[in-house]
Amino acid sequence: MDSFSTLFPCPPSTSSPSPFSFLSMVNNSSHHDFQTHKPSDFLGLMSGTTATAASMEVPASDITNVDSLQAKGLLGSDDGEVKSCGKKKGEKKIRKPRYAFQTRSQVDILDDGYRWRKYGQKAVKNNRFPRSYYRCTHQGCNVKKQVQRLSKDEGIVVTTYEGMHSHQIEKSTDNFEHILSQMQVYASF
DNA sequence: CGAGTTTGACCAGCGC
DNA sequence: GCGCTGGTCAAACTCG
Repeated sequence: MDSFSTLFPCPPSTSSPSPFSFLSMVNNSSHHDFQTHKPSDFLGLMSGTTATAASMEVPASDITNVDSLQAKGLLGSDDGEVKSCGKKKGEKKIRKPRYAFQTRSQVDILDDGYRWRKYGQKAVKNNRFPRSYYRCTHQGCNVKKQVQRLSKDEGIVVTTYEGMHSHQIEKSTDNFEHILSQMQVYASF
């Protein structure tokens, strides 16, 4: 893997249709990402996830792989013209912007209300925990996410979303909504 | 039986 | 060019 950005695009208490709709919002090509690449810039609080309290925080040492392209200008190459990770042969290499969240949790999978199907798992260099790859199972929805636990701090799970959901949330996530409502985000620009 | 998971193989990009 | 690595595919498998 080469990159991800860490951000929180907007407070979760808006009129969004679903707790995670901000994941979609941020994907509007405008890229209003509240991206940060320093741990101290980003600090959110969550509590009461499915398993334990979770807190968002970004240990710099493990998040250094901030996308160079994004680092150079907050998702500078706006048109999604991101290299690597192309599709199959011949097709243009277009990658959607990705958004990574770090959560402190005992469980790898955050219940964000969408249904995901795992399609791969890979051992990652310099990390004793494997990375899992998930795709949204909703028909026509092409959202992917990667879940990886940090080897330096196995209490931290990094979830990277790619793409935007083209549908409503699929199951009740009052729980998660509650969590989001308690989030605090500190971002500098 | 359908939906989801596991896992090895495959492919493409990148650095040397 | 070659090897390494990340990302995806797909067949086999598990589970409800």
